[in-house]
Order: sequence, then structure tokens, then C-alpha cells
Amino acid sequence: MEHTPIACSHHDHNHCISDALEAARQLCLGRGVRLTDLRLQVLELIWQNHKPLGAYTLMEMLGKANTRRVAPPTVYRALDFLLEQGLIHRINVLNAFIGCPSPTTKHQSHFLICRACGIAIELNQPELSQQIISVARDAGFAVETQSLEVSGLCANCAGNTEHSEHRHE
Amino acid sequence: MEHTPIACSHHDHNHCISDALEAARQLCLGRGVRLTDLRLQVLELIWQNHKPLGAYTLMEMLGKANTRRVAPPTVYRALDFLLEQGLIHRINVLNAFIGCPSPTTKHQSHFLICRACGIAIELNQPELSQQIISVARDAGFAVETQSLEVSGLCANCAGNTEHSEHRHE
DNA sequence: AGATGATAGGTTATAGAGTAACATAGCTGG
DNA sequence: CCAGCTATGTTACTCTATAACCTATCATCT
Repeated sequence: MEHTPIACSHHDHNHCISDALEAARQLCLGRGVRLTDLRLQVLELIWQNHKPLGAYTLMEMLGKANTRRVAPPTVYRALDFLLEQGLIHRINVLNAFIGCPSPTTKHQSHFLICRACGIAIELNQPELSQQIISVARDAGFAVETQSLEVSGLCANCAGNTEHSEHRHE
Repeated sequence: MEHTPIACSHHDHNHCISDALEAARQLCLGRGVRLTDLRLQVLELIWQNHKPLGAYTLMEMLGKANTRRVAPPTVYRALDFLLEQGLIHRINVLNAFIGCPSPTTKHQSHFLICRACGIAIELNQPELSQQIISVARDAGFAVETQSLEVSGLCANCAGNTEHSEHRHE
């Protein structure tokens, strides 16, 4: 059976954002780490849609938000914090960052990335993680982190004709 | 049962190199594409060990080999060619490139990467590829390419104590 | 409240990775 | 030999990321 991911469905995205920000607040409170204004703002910008954003795009957005104009290290430090806390993931193939919908659950980084619309869909497949660990163990390898980045076409874009594809909304 | 990968075993690496270069020659001959001096030299340098090499490291090596001193586009064009022909893979998490031991067989890019010694072990697990395709299909996603990059400790380094770890040989 | 140490953010400069655009060389087929 | 294509050289630049150092803010103890 097919489960269209939320990122590919029509949905109230404000709900995604508020959920993510609230989860972040709770998580940081619980861990005794500081979710500062800047960190929160970066997280909020990342959550503006389900597409990974590059650090320099974020910088530009921070500038245009008019509240502050920051240099690269500032953005990268905020991103490092969010990565450490598991609030975002890094998409290596795009040099970009995306919000994590389940930051409280320890899990690996498994994504489907649409080359047409740019959406990244996070998978939640513990069995897949386990199988990877098992394959690695057969090679005597002790797994610490996994990064699975699958490229192709999402449900929406696969249905459209080639000429209607667009990389950026 | 455990199969120590060849990259982690003592082995005659000259054999790896000559096999890879010969396979490349045959493959290019068969496809009617030109394996030029530069491309061959880059492939040979990449095969000097089982660790992914960055484009700029390769540039430096080409310079030190004294035969030529090249600029970035030259190296990247050679790398692009080798990637297109499936003779090398790109390791996104490292921004680096590694030789493919089985360039004639169509397959996805699945690697175990040791954070201690830097070795990258290519997996050959069609079932894993299939399971990924199947998981994606459940989300209505049409897979085109897969990149699995697993980080951790290889068989050799996992056995050693922490202080004996070394990133570069 | 004031001092003190730790954490976060600002600033400047630079390193590292990759590409655009155009010029030249070298192979290939009439 | 010439024409056209492919490969490489060259210059300049963009994009991504970090080093080093300085300042501001917070948190706690006295």
C-alpha cells in the first residue's frame, strides 16, 4: 500500500512549523541547553518548507528578515547547535539543511530527495537501519552514523510531464 | 559469519591498481570513449589506496608527480569523466572520490567509511538496494540514484584503543 | 548588586570545493 | 590538408565552510 508522505501532500504547514518549534523548546528545556533567539530564528527559517536550505540562503533570509545581518560563522554555529541537538539534518548531496520532524527519537538520517521540486522526505524505517548495521557487522564494521540519500522523483513530480518540472518553487 | 573486506586486509595493492586500470582500459575501449593520459593518471592516483581523495589533493599529487601542474577545471573534468563511466564514486560526506572495484556492473553507491583510518569499503548488496527501492515506492517515490554513507570504525580500527587512532596514514 | 567564569554571537580574513567562459591543442574523418 | 569535434589549458569567480580573535550576554557565587 502507498502512503503519500506529508511533505508531498497538501497540509497545513503552519502546523508543521509550530509543532517543530514547540518540540524544540521542550527538548532544549529538558536538556538544559539554550535555544537562543538566533537559533530559534534559523530553525524557523529552515522549517518554512520541506526543502533543504543552504547556509548562504539562510544568511540571505536572515538579512531580508531585516532583524539582523549575519556573517557565515554565525549561521554555521547556529546550524551546528541544531545538528548536535538533532533538530535538523544535513543533506550532504545538496550541502543543505532540513528540519527533523522527530528530534526526540534517536534515528539515522534517511532521505528521499526529489530532483524536480526539491522536497526532502525523511524516512522512518528502523528495520532499514538495522539491516544496514547488520550488513556492516558482517564486514567487521562498527556503525556510528548512517546517511542515506536517495534521489529521484517524488509522487507529485513523477506524475507530471518532464517539461513541467521545476527545481525551485 | 564475518568477511573482512579486502580494503581492511593485508593484500597486494599493486594488484588492485593493475586490475582497476586494466578494467578501465577495456571498459573505455568497449564503449568507444577515450581514456586519455590525464584521465588514466587521475584514476591511478585515486587507486593509490582505499581512501577517498579530494579533488585538490589530486591536483597537488599531479603537481608533485612533476609531469604536469593542472588547474581545478582540468581535474574536475577528468573526475566527471570517470564518474560518468562509473570508474569512480563520489563520497559526499567527505567531498572526495574513490575507485570503483566493479565498474562494469551497474550498482548503487553504498559505502562504509572508517573515521579513524579513512578507508572506504564499497558494499555489494543488491538486496539492500532493492529494499531501499521498495521503501521508496511505498512513499510513491521513483528512485534514480542511491547514496548510502555509513560512518564508524572498520575492523582494524575498532580493535585498536582510542589513542592509537589516526585519520591519515 | 558586583565579580567571575562560561557560553553565545560579531568581525575579519581565509581556506576549501566547484564552475563559467573562453582559448588552445590534438585527434578524426572527409 | 581542412573542418569539426573532443580534450585540455587558463583566468577568474562563486559557493561552502572554518580559524582566530574580540565582544556581549548569561549564570552563579559571594
